[in-house]
Amino acid sequence: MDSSNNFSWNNVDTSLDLNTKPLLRLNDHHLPKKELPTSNFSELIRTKNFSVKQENGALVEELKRVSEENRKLTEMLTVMCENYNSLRSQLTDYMNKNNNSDNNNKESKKRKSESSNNTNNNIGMIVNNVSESSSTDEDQSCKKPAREDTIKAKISRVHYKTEASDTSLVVKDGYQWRKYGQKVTRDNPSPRAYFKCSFAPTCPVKKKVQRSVEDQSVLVATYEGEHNHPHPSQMEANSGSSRGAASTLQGSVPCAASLGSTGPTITLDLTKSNKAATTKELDRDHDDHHKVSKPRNMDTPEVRQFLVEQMASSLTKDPKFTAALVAAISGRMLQPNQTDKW
DNA sequence: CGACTTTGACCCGCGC
DNA sequence: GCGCGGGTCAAAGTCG
Repeated sequence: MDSSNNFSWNNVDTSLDLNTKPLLRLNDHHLPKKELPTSNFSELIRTKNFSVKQENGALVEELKRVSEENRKLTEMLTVMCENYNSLRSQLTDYMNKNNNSDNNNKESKKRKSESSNNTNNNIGMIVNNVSESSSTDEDQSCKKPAREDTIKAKISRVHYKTEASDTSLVVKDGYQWRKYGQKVTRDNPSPRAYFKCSFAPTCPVKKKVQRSVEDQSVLVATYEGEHNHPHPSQMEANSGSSRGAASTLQGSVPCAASLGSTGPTITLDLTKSNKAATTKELDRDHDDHHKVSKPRNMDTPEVRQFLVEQMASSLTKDPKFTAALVAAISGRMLQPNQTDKW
């Protein structure tokens, strides 16, 4: 991979460092009244007044803190969006460079692949411009190399991180797929699912999805061929659909955030539509070989704005986040004596 | 009822 | 030639 393209999602600090514990620390007045100095009534009144003033001051202070935290969150979201856009532009540049170099080498590589009948399981596959291959992996064609359509096909591999308990082999990448087969292969106990693009009847793109041997929570999707139609969501956007911006983003934004060091981990999944809890991530390990298939226009302010809104919405919709919030608040309200724990 | 998924059967290439 | 393994087909089942 291009050395300039050293951006990695690993480098993105996605820790929101949120304080899921209730923020209020103004609650000394919640302590049992017996702890108050109540030697006489006037003193009690003075104490009460003082306590109310204290509370007001503390409320203002907390409001400031919350506002500040809100501002930080917004900044972080912005930074993440910028990082993502930066990554995208680098990827686009790299792919454009590849286009040129591959065009130059196309003929020779094709010759080589034909002559060697693809004993090399990768070089022979990298015929198309934006293609990518996985260097050492198992399946990829070495056993079945010589079909012309396969040779000409663009191969790309994308790793999707999912929850380990999620047994489905469904990858939400925005395209419409029709499953036409499933096999258990020898080198991987997990079944491999075969999909065809069903968005356009003539679209030749196929996709294989299989869990990684090393990490069962990682789905490895291998795409073959090039879509001969625009991305479905792009078509929606172009047709002026009100959900256009949202759809354009579907399956595009990898994002994960965790709440503080001691808080619950929350995974933001901007790739999922409704139920599929998959967090898509670009695989960064195998020598930067992996790329997403097609760049889309993500740089418009509307899209970025939507990103921010989507992330905020994901936070509030995430049941874990809600549960943590509810637990924190209820714990605070129901157990006033435990304030010192926070 | 149509679209989609499941799954066993079949096809084909490769190695022995 | 035969067996193995990956890929595909297609009938049956499922679901909305």
